[in-house]
Amino acid sequence: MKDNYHPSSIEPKVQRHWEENKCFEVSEDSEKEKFYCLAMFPYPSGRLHMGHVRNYTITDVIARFQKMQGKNVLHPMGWDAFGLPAENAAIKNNTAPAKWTYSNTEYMKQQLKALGFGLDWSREVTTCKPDYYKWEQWFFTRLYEKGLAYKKVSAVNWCPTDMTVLANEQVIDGCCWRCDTKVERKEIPQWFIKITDYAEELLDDLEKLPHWPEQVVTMQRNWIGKSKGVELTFGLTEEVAGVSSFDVYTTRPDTLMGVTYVTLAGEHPIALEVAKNNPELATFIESCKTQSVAEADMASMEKVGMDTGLKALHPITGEEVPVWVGNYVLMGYGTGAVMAVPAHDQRDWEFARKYSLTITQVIAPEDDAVSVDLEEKAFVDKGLLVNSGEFDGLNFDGAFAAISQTLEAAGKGGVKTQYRLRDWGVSRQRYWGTPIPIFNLPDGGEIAVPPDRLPVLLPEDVVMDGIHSPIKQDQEWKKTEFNGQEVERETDTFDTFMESSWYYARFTSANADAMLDSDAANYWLPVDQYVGGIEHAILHLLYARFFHKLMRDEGLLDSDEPFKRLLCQGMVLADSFYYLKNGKKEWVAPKDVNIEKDAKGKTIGATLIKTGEAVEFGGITKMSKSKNNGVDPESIIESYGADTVRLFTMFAAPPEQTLEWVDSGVEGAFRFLKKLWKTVSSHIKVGTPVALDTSKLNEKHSDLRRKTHETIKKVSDDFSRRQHFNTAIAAVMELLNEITRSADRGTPQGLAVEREALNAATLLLAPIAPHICHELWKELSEDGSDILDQSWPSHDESALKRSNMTIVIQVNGKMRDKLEIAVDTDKATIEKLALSSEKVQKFIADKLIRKVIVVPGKLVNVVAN
RNA sequence: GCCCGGGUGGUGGAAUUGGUAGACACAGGGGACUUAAAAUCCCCCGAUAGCAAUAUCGUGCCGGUUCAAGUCCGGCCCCGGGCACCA
Repeated sequence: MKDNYHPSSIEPKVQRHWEENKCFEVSEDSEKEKFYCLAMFPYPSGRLHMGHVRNYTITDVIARFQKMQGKNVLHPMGWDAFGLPAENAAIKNNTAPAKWTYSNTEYMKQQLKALGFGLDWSREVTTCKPDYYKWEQWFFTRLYEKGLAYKKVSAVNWCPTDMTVLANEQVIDGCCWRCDTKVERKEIPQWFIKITDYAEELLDDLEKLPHWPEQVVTMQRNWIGKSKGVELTFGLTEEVAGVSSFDVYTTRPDTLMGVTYVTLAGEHPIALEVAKNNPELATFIESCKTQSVAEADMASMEKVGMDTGLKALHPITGEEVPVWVGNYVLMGYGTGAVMAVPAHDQRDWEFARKYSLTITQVIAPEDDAVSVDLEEKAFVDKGLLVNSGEFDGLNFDGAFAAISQTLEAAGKGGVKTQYRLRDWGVSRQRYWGTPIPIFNLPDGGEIAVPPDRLPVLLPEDVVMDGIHSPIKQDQEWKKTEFNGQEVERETDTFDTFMESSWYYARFTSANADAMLDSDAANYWLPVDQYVGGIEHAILHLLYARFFHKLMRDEGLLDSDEPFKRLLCQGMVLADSFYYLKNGKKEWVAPKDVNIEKDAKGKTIGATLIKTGEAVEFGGITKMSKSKNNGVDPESIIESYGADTVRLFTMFAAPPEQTLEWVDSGVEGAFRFLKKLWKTVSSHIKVGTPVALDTSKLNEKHSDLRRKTHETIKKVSDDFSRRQHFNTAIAAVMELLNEITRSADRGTPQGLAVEREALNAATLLLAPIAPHICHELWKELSEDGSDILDQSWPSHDESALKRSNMTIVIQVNGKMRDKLEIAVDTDKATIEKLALSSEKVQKFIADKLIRKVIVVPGKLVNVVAN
């Protein structure tokens, strides 16, 4: 064994050993308990970034830990290969999206291997390949047959210059990112999947996910947004567009008597009809179109409106209220009309103040201490009804019941449960995605592409013009026939969330000539541990849960939920620096910056290494190209090895928190591995130890042995229950410190105790730093066994026993003394010892003892005044 | 704007069920070894006062509950994630 640690010579060797022996290729084995460990698969953007490294290190550590628990562990990897960036990169590099994507996957695969991740590459899935998207197309046609997929008109961002649809990301300050033209909202027919049919189940089944982070469950619950309210009908004083009434929905029917106007969406049929003879209104409706379709923009934009001149009839009083059109009401959500109660809704209040509309208070606070000032703001709390005629004095629940009953009796409404969740629009007007498997008929109808005509292949050898989708431009590609009839292929492609909604299931039967092999799927699913970024807390995870239920109902698998346990990892951040050039920030890479510190180690400034020029600190921010503060994993692996990178990423923070990349911290991780290597190599040189005999240990031996078993206990709990790997690593560091401090190599039992400690440290660290531990184990194991085949160590309860313990003595909650006492000391004696402590006496001398609280094994608190 | 998180030394973090605030590291300071440097090893390291023992203060801010609050409750400030076509 070499004296010093050289990762560059051991890591490739160990990786080759794993690859040649197919150590991570697994198959279904009913004899063994399975464990499916999955990381969110990467978008192949070119090179791995630190976020990927962190994500896959976490799953690799968990997968290797579970393998040591004796489980049959599936840990696969693939590529979320369709998406917008490929189109942009292809244009920039004058290539085709497919070519760019495939070369990226190849490069990133080598990077993943260099990091030593134990992945089953025989199951690699690439979503842009026909053998994957064929089944997605097939599945969509099944949904179509079942009536779960349908077409409807829906809004998109439209650039009138480029005559193309833009993604939200491509709209910068309301303008096209290419030509800066003001973007419009345009209604076009698109495909939707009925996720709302599953809203109730998606909500209820959140109960079945006790091992998901509470915050994700809450976010999903709020996103689905089940509400109990009342749908009611307002009549019109005259018939418009063939109707004499319209519906609204409210969750606050108790405020119904405070309605002073109603607001329609610009696209509402009534509004459009009025606009025909009202040019001013038509102009207003037209102006509503030049606004973003993003909800965040909708919520923060200025609310504007215009009176239509129409009057609506209040469903209970019959009173006339004005009908307005507002830019904040959308036709696509709900009924496209809302009732306004400015006294009790802040948005309505602001709107009413702006346009001098009536504000009528109908709710009064139940608590007299609460004051209402409608000159200042709306009163939005629930309370008791006033100015509401027969309903006066009722509280929220009473009013809800009474008003909904009155409406129902009059045939003007009733209680309705509603969801905030909207159906999933899956059409994209872009090229690099799965073609939607539909034949459009000349007369306007459509036919789902039959199974024998699947897949609808996406041509890969294309030229991008920078604006339009090549398949939309290619008249030949569109043309085809069906049953002797000329039809057109659909040129829209699927939302890429479609691919990422079922890849986890495809991994169970990646090479099957069917969407899934049900036996394999039912063996491996659900995923036992899923790990990915918190940014996917709602959309991806909700769509995947939905798809799982759709696949279940198609008879492809048995379970109800795809992911049993979820871990959301935080982002990777780094320092950022810039200097001003012509008033613009020029970001410089942290590695090019020299940081100046004062005598206490506090940062006082920074300069550019090359020129000595002063640079400004731009804060600790997410690693990104724009801030030029990304750290390339590859260069760190070259300098320190994969084990150091893995160790540092797991040590710097618990997985769900943000991680700050600090080069000196990496240095520290490397130092620890060097120290571990040196300790083992010098230990091995002393010779093979005798068998451990616990009856022959002196106090020093027992202390180290206790530390060993305490560490095993703590690390096991950190790995399995807590999933906090940083404290697990800290515990192993403490153990190694203890070994180097107190090892006794001069006696046979001393050496045996040290061997036990080093064996434990190596096994406990094996999931995190697998290469070095592979090598160390070859030396420590005596039989030359592979550490991959080793079981996770278990602690010896008898080794943990102590005869003494320290208890803390407080006076009025402040620590004043510590006592070393025998563990079996009784409560009365502890109390007596505490009170007789000199330091305690000093603080209670002139005081009266009111109470003495004894917490067994921990502390005594003397309450005196 | 709405929903969900977070805020602890010079820095990353620890304190797991309300019970010793700062484990383990990084940075910094001092020392040993060395012709020297690197590497390694040892010691110190929240603030203030003090030679020291020690005392007081201290977990974003304000208030509350409790024998005891980083942890629980109420109100605020700041930072981050998501908001349905970025993935």
